[in-house]
Order: sequence, then C-alpha cells, then structure tokens
Amino acid sequence: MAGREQEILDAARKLFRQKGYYATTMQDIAEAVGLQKASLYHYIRSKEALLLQVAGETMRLFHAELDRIEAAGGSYAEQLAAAIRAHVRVVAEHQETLTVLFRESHALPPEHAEKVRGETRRYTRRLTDLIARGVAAGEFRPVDPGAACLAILGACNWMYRWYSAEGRLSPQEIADQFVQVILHGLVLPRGGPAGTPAGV
Amino acid sequence: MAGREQEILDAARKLFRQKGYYATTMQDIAEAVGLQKASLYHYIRSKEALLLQVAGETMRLFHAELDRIEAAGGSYAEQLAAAIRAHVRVVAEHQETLTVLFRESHALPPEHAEKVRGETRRYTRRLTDLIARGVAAGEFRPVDPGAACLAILGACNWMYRWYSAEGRLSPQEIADQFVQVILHGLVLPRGGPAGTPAGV
Amino acid sequence: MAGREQEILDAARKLFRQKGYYATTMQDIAEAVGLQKASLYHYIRSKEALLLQVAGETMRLFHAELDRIEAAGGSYAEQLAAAIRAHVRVVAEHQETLTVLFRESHALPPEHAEKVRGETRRYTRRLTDLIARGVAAGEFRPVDPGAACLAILGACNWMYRWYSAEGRLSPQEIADQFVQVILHGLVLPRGGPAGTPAGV
Amino acid sequence: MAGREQEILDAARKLFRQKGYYATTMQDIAEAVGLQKASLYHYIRSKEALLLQVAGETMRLFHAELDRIEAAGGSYAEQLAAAIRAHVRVVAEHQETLTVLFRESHALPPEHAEKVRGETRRYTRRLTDLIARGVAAGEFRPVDPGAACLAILGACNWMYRWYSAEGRLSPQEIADQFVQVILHGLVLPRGGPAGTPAGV
DNA sequence: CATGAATGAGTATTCATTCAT
DNA sequence: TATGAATGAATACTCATTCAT
Repeated sequence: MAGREQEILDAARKLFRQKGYYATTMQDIAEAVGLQKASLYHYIRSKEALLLQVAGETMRLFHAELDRIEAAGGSYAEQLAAAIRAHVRVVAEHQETLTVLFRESHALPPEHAEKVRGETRRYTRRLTDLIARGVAAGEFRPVDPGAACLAILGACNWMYRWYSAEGRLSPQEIADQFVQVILHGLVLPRGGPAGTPAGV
Repeated sequence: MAGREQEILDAARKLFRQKGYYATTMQDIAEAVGLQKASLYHYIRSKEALLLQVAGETMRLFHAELDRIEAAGGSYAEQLAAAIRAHVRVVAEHQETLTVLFRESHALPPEHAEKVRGETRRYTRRLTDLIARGVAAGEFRPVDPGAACLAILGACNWMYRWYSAEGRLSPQEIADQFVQVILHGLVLPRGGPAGTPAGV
Repeated sequence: MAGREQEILDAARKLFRQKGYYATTMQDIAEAVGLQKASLYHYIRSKEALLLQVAGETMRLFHAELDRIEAAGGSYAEQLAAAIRAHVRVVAEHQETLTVLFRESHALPPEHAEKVRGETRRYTRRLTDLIARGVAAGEFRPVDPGAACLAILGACNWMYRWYSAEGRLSPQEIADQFVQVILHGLVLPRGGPAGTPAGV
Repeated sequence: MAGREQEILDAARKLFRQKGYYATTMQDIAEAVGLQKASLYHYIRSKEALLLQVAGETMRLFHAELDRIEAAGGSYAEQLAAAIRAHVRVVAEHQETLTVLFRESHALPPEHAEKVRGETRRYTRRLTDLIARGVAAGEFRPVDPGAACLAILGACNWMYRWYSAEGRLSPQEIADQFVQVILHGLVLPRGGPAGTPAGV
C-alpha cells in the first residue's frame, strides 16, 4: 500500500531535518517506521531517491499558490501581498520539507539537483515578473525587480531556520509584518501634508 | 607555522562549500594543500574542529560592523541602512564561510552548535533593538521589530545561495536595492493630498 | 505441473551459463519465467537445489552413450571413435548445462559436489578401461590409458568454452577432426611402403 | 612495499581457487594475510581488481614459452611437441592461477574480460598457425588446424581440473603421453613388418 | 497456485584517526 | 615536521528465503 511508503517518506523527512541527510542512516529510518533495514527497499529504491522525493515535494505548492493568486487578479500590490502571505504559510506548514530542500539538496546527484534548481528558478522568475509588471505599471517604485524578488524570497525562506509553531507570532502575523515591511518599508514618510501610503 | 594552518582552513572552507561537509574527506583537504592525510593532524585536532573554526569565523565580522555603525551614530534609518549595506558586503565577501555556517553548522556537536547559535541570536537581538528604538522614536512604522529584523536578515543572508561575483549586480547595487525596499517599501505612495493613515 | 518446473530449470540453466551461478538472482529466474520470486519456491527447494539439478543432468547422457557404444561392439578403435563422436555431440547439444557443470559445480555443498565428481570419475574410468583394453589387445599403442583418457576428455570437454552453433565447423566435423587427431595423430608416418592406417 | 601487495595477491589467488571468487570474502583475504579488511585497501583498489590481476598473470607465460620454442626452430613436430610440453608444465606450475582464470574470468567487467579473452585468442592463433604450417609443409596430416589446435589446448588446459602434484604422473610424464597421443595417435599402424613410426 | 511483505545474514567499501618511524 | 601503514566502526545495499493471505 501507499501507506507504508508514505510512512517511510514522513520518517525520512523528519529525520533528515533533525539530523541532516548524511547523519541519518537507513537504520534510523527503519526503526522509525518499525521495519528492518532491508524491508525499506521494498518501498524505495535508495536513500538518495528518498531525498529526491522529499526535496521535490514542495516546489509544486509554491507554484500552485501563485497560479491561484494570479487567477484571482487584483492590483499588483494586492497580488504581491497575497504571494508573500501564501509563501509564508507554505514555509510554516512545510518547514520540515523545506529545511531538507534548502540544506541538503546539494547532496543530490547533479542531474536531480539541477532539476530542483530549475523549479526554484522558475518560481523566482514568476515572482520577478510580477514585480516588474508592477513597476512598469507605475504601481511600484522603480526598483530592480530581480533584487527585490530575491529580498522577498530571502525574507520568507529564511523562516525555515527560525519559525516555530510555538513561537511568539503566528504565520498570519508574520505574514502581516512581512507584507508591511516589503510593501511600505520601515521608514515613516516624513511629515508634510502629503499622503502616507494607503495600507494594502 | 600558522601559514600551513591557514592554508588548511582555507582549503577546508572551500571544499566544505563546494561539496558539503560530509562529502569532503580529509583526503580531499590533504590533496588540496599538498600534504598526506596524516600530516593534517599536526595542525588541526579533527575534521569537526575544522568545521567549528570555519563556522565560528564570521559572526565576529557582523558584530564589528554593527559596533562601527552604532558608534558613528545618525538617524535610525541611516543606521539601519548602514547595517544592511554592511551585512550585504560581509555576505558577499565571505560567501564561502557563510555557506558552510548556514548549511553545515548542524553537523557540529550540540555544545558548539549552541555557541554558534548564541552568537547569531545576539546579533539578531542587536538589530532588533535598533529597529525597536527606531519605532519608539517614531522614525519607523510601528512594526514588530522582531519580525522586521528577521525579514531583513533573511533577505540579506539568503544571498549566500544566489550571489555571484560575476552576477548582474554588484554587492553595492544589491545593497542599494535592499535598502530601498526595506526602508521605503515597494509601493509608491499614492499622490493626492488626502493622506491615508499609516494603517495596517 | 512438471511443465513449470521444467521452465524454471531451463531458465536457471540459461542464466547460470550467461551470468554465472552467483550473479544470477532468484529475481532473474522469476522474471525469466514470469513469476514472482516467492512463487518459485512452489517448484524448487532452493537455488542450490536448482544448481544441483542442472549440474546433475548430464552425466547420465554420457553414460547412456557409452552403454550404447559398448553394446554395439566393434574394434576398440571403432568404439573409441564412437565414444569421441558421442561426447562431442553431447557437449554441443548440452553446452549450457555443461558450462554450468564445469564452471559452477564447486558452488555445491561438499556432499553434492562429491556426488557429481563421483559420476565424472566413473565415466572417466569407463573410458580409461576401454583404452586399457585396446592397449592390452595390441590395437592401441602402449600409452598410459589414464593420461590418454584425460587428454581425450580434455579435448572434448574444452569445447564448452569455444563451441558455437554458428561456428565454422559442425559438431560432426569437429568430431571427425578429433577422432583423426586422437586415433592417428598429427604426424604423417614417414615414407616406407607401410600403408597409412585405415581411416576409422 | 611490494611485499605486502604480493602476499595479498597470493592469498587471493589461493582462496579464489579454493572457494571461488564470489565465495571468497575480503574478510577471508584479510585474515589470510593477517590484516584488517580495511587495510587491504591500501594495497588494492577493489576485489575485482584483485581478480583481474590474478587472471591477467598467466597468458604472458604461455606466449613467452612459444617465443622461446619458435626461436629454437626444428621440425614442426618438434616445435609442437615442445609447445605441448611447455603448456603442460605451465599448467602444472600455475594451476591455481589458471583455475581462477578459467573458472572466474566471466566475473570480470566486460572490458577486462574481453582483454583476457583477446590474449587467449592470440595464443590460440599462434598455435593454430604452427599446425597449419606443418600441414602445408606436408609434415602433418591434412587436418583442420583450428580444430586440431583446440583439441590440443583442451587436452592441456583441462589439466587444471585433475592435475595434482601428488598424482600418479609427473608433469613430465603427462607431457610425454600427451605428445605421443597427439603426434602419433592411439592406433597402432596395422600390418606389415615394415617400420613403426619414429617415436618422437 | 500465487504473491506482497518482511527479514536476517551477509558484503564490499569508506573514512577519520592513530602511531611508529 | 611528515608520512605510510594500519584499523575500528560504520553504512548502504543485496539476496535467498519464509509466511500469511
């Protein structure tokens, strides 16, 4: 059944995150699912294949969120805010997977590593395009869309290292803060009668 | 001599970054410095000690920059901008070390890992405090300083994964963009006299 | 059914020859007959038993041929020639089995290996006796019958390594050549009125 | 030193012969030379490399003997007799190596197996040519040189299975018998008071 | 009859580290 | 200082075989 395979994948993901890919032995995984080492090989081809599956799981999610958001439309600021919120949520919900992806994907054989990197690049490009369109539309400042995108992704992805479900802020709250910082910046527009920006 | 020790450290850092800590063998390091495996042990205690040294190198730098900036004074926005610029510069200049730090420090034994994490936390706190003071002084929006700080650190640290000296943007330019996004946000304040409050 | 068992035996023989006994897995055999690994065990006791069966198949054939030839009678030269022809034919027809027998029978457990060797020895003895009787009768040169027998068996058995159905010579032709060499030698009797021997 | 490497090679050869290549473990070899398993790898690259070395050792010897014999000249019958004697001697002296070569060389990776087979073919061709020249010169019967050569090689090589230093016949005696059978055949030329062939 | 699941025992190989020279 | 030799411990993976269904 797929049940056992899923159990193995879950155990592997958890262990890879806790101890790292190399430090996790097939023995560890076997014990975690209550099987003998050899029995694992009925369900998976190799340890590496396990890593590949774990690492490959997530990019889909990000793309799906972006699809949804673009379909929903709205101003660029609204779309970008939604994208940030979605990204934060995915990172919080799949922290384990993403930790493995970010920390261990270099252990994949070149071809697979390349595939994972390709997915990542594609996602980056989509987000960059969104920003570029916002800039072109005069809705965003004339920033460099590539750099801005990487700043945003960095802020969100970095969560994999510090987020905790027991932490002070909920994913929702984190997302609110990130949106505010990224969309409006930290600095209060100085005085003047001239308007402060509209809160998105 | 310290010369040899430094050579070994350099080789280790480079290899740890290229192939990862586990995938790098003492043999690799020995070949890189033109010694035999066994000879390395005249200079270093163990592979782990090597990792510890590499990983421990950098936090000092960040603190030093922050010292300098705080000593120089200026508005909170100026200080924060300077901190971002400094951070970006350090990441660009020590990408190798930071890659090892970010990716491999979990391979350290608990006590050492804790020490490294402690340094990191201390740096985060200093930056958070700076933001908190800016907020208290009414210079920054009333954001959550902790979240804002982590967003900034994420944006900057994430560079370890994508920055390339041959890339399109120089560290200087990257810093400019980051400062702009983080201090002023992406969204152009909508004109008009009618100021909307800094809601959100 | 015996059908399935035979199929398995055939597949095993073929694979043992192609890849060797150790390199052939039960999986390989199962795939070759379109069953699952576990299902093989309804027909056979073990992989070793399979090898034993394959290895044991052939000696019967050699003995049967010798029975037939001795029953038919004739001069010793005629009988020996017939034995060589028969042996060559059997090797050509059962090359697969004999390859396994010659190359892999040492993988059998001592007792079975001994049994196979016993059969081989018995065949060798019968052929040696035939030669010895020919020598005693003054029909053959006063050679050492044991050595002569092993020379003959070597020449014939070695075919397992080089014979090919697509080769230049048919088994019949090979047998003709072997008979000629073994019965009359390579060297042409020098001159003299004395005739060349009758071609057997 | 080469000493240890040679010891390992000797142990491997002996064990490969006794138990077969697959049934011999690196542990066995290590114990035989009084080292730990891991230590073997200071001297050899892999188990397979060990087999290759053992298997590759012998063909050189056969060629060297043939060189010597052809240089010495003499009638074709004399040369062939010398070749047979030499071959018998080499087999007796290197039975261990040849057993491994004949029985286990199919365990080599294709490219190396091919190389070994190439050497074998070259030796066969040289011997075939010698016979062919003898036939052309009218010194040998008009046999098929290829078949005759394979008969001879079979007779000699087969010794790897039955020869024993403690056996009834010395290599010298075996060679005498083989030469007699192959050069003059088993059958006594019938009739006439006239000459028996020259005993070579 | 057939098989999916499970396993125990085994196997080559790697690697950081030690130590006598 | 430098190293060749040696090793203990670990590790992923294989495979013949068993058994409940």
